[in-house]
Amino acid sequence: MSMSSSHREDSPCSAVSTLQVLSGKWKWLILYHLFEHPSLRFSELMRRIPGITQRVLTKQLRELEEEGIVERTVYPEVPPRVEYAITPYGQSLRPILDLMHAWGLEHLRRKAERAHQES
Amino acid sequence: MSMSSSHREDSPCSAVSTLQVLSGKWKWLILYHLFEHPSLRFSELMRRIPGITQRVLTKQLRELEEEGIVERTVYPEVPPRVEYAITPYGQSLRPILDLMHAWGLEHLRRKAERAHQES
DNA sequence: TGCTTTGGTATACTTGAGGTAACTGAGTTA
DNA sequence: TAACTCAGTTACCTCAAGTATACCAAAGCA
Repeated sequence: MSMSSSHREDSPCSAVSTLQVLSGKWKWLILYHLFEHPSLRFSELMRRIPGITQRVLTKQLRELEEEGIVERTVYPEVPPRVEYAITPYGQSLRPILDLMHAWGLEHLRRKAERAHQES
Repeated sequence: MSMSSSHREDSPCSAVSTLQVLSGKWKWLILYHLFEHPSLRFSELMRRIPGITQRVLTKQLRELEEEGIVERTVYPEVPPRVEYAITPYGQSLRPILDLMHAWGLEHLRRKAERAHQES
């Protein structure tokens, strides 16, 4: 559990594998919404993520599914119903998202401050 | 400090701004090395990051500098010496990198396990 | 005299993630 | 009989990110 020392030995940087798994313009945003709601339909995700297209949403969800981060459930109805949910494994990403969220807020605040001082 | 509740109000997801700042194939890897060493020269970074080219390393460093994450110091010598170091502000990214590192390790372990079961 | 080192810049090329738009199919509704 | 719904698929296009290569200046070395 002693991270600060063991951290640097497993070369070169496993964080990169995290970023590879989560690489994709919308993946963190998708996770963000799935963390809030136990499950969401495809169309609900579309509505909550303005700007994303069907093609891309499908692709990112499939990739997240393949990594075991998101679970896809198809209900054989008409019209079709498909629900997406975070897996327990995907839940383990939450602390990272929380930290990034906090850092992002602070960063935006800082930038606003700098812009304010220039005027 | 109560994150879990306040977290979801500042729409839509500030974590995205974090990822924008750190977008770039090599930035986290650059930070990784700068966290280990108080300062590194340009050529030392090149050597530690196999595969990166001069042009790209320059660009990523400039962007990190512009965001106040990395500090650039030029020594007017010949041959030129330029050193890069993490700023105190950049240090605040370390907890994120550490979490990502831990998650990445676990993810790789998981993948190896899955591959093993298939054989 | 020419070769090497450092920390770049300039120019041209490549690639793939993401965007656009149209289409599908089964059943319910108007 | 047409229109609408949902959850996609297919074919095509764009453009920023990254790559490859050549070039630079000044000093030191051989």
